[in-house]
Amino acid sequence: MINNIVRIKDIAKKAGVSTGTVDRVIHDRGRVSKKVKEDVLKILEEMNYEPNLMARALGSHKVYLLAALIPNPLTDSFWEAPKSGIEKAEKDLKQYGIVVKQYIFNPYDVNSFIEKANEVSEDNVDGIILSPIFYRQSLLFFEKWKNQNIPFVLFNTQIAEYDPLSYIGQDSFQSGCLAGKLLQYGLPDPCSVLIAHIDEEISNAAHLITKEQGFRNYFTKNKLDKKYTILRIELNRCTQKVFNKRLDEIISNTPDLAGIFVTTSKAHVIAKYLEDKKISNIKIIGYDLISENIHYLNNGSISFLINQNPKGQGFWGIHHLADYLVFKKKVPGLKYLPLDIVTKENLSYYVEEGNNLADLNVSG
Amino acid sequence: MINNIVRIKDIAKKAGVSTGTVDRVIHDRGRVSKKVKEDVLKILEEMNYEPNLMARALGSHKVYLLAALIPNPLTDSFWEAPKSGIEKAEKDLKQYGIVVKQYIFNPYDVNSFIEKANEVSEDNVDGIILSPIFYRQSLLFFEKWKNQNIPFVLFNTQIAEYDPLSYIGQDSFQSGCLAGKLLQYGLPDPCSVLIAHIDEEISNAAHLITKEQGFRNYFTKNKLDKKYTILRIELNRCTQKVFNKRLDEIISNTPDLAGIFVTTSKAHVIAKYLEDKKISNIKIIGYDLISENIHYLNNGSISFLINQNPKGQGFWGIHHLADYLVFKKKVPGLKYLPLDIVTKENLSYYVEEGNNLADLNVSG
DNA sequence: GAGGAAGTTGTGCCCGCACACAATTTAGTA
DNA sequence: TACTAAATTGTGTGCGGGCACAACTTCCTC
Repeated sequence: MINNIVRIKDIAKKAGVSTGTVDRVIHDRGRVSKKVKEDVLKILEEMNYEPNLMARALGSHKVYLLAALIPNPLTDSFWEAPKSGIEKAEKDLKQYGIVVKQYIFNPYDVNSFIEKANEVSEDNVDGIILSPIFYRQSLLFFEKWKNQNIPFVLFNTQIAEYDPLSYIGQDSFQSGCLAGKLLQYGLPDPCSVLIAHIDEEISNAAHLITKEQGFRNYFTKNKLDKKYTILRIELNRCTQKVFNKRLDEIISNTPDLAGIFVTTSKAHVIAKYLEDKKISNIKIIGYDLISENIHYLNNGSISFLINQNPKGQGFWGIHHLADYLVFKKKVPGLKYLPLDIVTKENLSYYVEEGNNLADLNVSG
Repeated sequence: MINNIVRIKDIAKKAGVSTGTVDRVIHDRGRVSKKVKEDVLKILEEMNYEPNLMARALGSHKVYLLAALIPNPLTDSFWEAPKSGIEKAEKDLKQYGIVVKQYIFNPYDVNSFIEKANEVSEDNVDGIILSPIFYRQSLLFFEKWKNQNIPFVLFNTQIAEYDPLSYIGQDSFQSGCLAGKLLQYGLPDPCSVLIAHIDEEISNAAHLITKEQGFRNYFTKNKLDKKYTILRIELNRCTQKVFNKRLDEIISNTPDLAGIFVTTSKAHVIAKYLEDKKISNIKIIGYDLISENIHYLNNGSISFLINQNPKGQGFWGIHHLADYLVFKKKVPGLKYLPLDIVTKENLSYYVEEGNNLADLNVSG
């Protein structure tokens, strides 16, 4: 009770028992008579005891091995950010006994995912973070981990079944609305806008649809659907040739096309196309601060990028696992990260190396 | 060295001395022979020893009393946010012995500031955080604190003299550029835009000028200065009547006025004016997520608000002091917080109560 | 009523570090 | 050489909590 901090010792003294007994009550380890337990519990409540996390961590050198089952950043640079967020969190939590082992799979190869997920299951880890980009295969492992009683956290891709410890990511619908706002705000006059789904991972389908719905919702809700024509195109996994051809069609058929909303991180592909064709009067909104996109953001081809804070996703995922395992705190089942609007003029705050480690949110 | 963590004991063993000696070297407490000191220092380096902060904090009961010298939030709700950021940080750091005492002054009364600052000086605190909104008076105290060897951190308002431990705030120039971008992006056609300085604190003058420069810079740099006419108005500390009259003039003299950039948190005053006059074709960009502004952001009168992350300023200020005093870490002398672009569609991530505590950045 | 099992409760040590104090070595002087 | 002061180095304790183990109570059984 020195300095207003209540210790186990203080509780013990007040309850007229030993610290060991209080300890047993706190951890519900049994071997305490019902009456004493109730008393202690009451006093614990009254004095609102908060364990000293430092002392707790100091005493036990239990090592918590966490598995990070993530796609290979070399195949898609988007995955660099979650990886570095995970590494940042690992560094933070190292002194609490957190060790993270990475299991990198090829996002274009289901078998690679299965193989790595199997490794995870065998390695007897204490917790798992993953982006379940393969829906059906993920479910099998969720079942397994649930039975093994291993907590797992999802990021970037949400799968509600087999309730994970938590999901960390963005609200796709809302991000679609936001994209609608940003595009429409820059296009006050009646015109056509295009929703472009450009992806190499089939698994994102649901995401992209939700974004599209949010986007359309913005226009209908604000009674703008008569002023603007909304077109859509899917350019998933197609060759450069097909890609160009299909865009050529759209462009020539839609003389009043003034804006394109790219629902994935591939806005740079559209930007490049427009640049090659010397078209400069079409605005682009896209996602993700990958270097290709940043290039076109800086030269003005892309107006805004919505940042999904992928680094934060990895960072928070690990933190949630640590909160659950080490600190026995309650973990929010759902954490939507802010939808950051990034443009050339505020880009540096979101990417600046060395400091972007600092651009993660602190959990309350 | 268990689990890759190097302890003093490991260093001692390797150096063939006792832990006490290593401890003396680490803290440079003297009473160690030159040769041994060098040896230990080298081994410390080699094994790159990192002290266990928890164990360190656990042992010493030292209480660090920090002073928060901040304006009264009741006079201007902008100051609520830094205050709550400070309180959040205090809560986080309580277990490391950090206690924050608040000294609330009236931002419209220099004497109130001086009085409170004097109290701070007398209370023998270990560190100070303040927003030095009174330039000249602040300097006197900086001098004093410097002599007393009390570290102080500035937020929101930057004063470079007497180098503080650190400054935390935003880059005013850059935020002006950003405002320029946001306004111009929504106004593709030639028109007039107005820079409005509306303030009740004289002390902000430098800030506002810098913002204006940034704003103008956006237009000149992008060669848009022929397309747009930029007007300016100062409406500092004027009555409602004068306010209306001066705006009436501008509006009637400038039929093509299409956008207003309010350099302070008073965008809501303009929004209200336009609403009263039933003018709906003028876009507004402003600062700060105070409730009055949020109201007009939600009803569409204000297009965007730039968030200076005032909560983060308080939060980081205290954290910097703790890093310096408790953890003996190096503290960056300058920390610009991100310029968040906030609109109706992503507002919730930046204000949502209970969660906005989570919207602070984590220091690397 | 002795003996023992089961149910309770208390004690002591460790975690890594800081710091006070004890112990040892070295240097200096008579 | 003997003895002391100074310089250097080692040891022990406590911080708050976790956990193993010791110690103490009950309560039952023969």
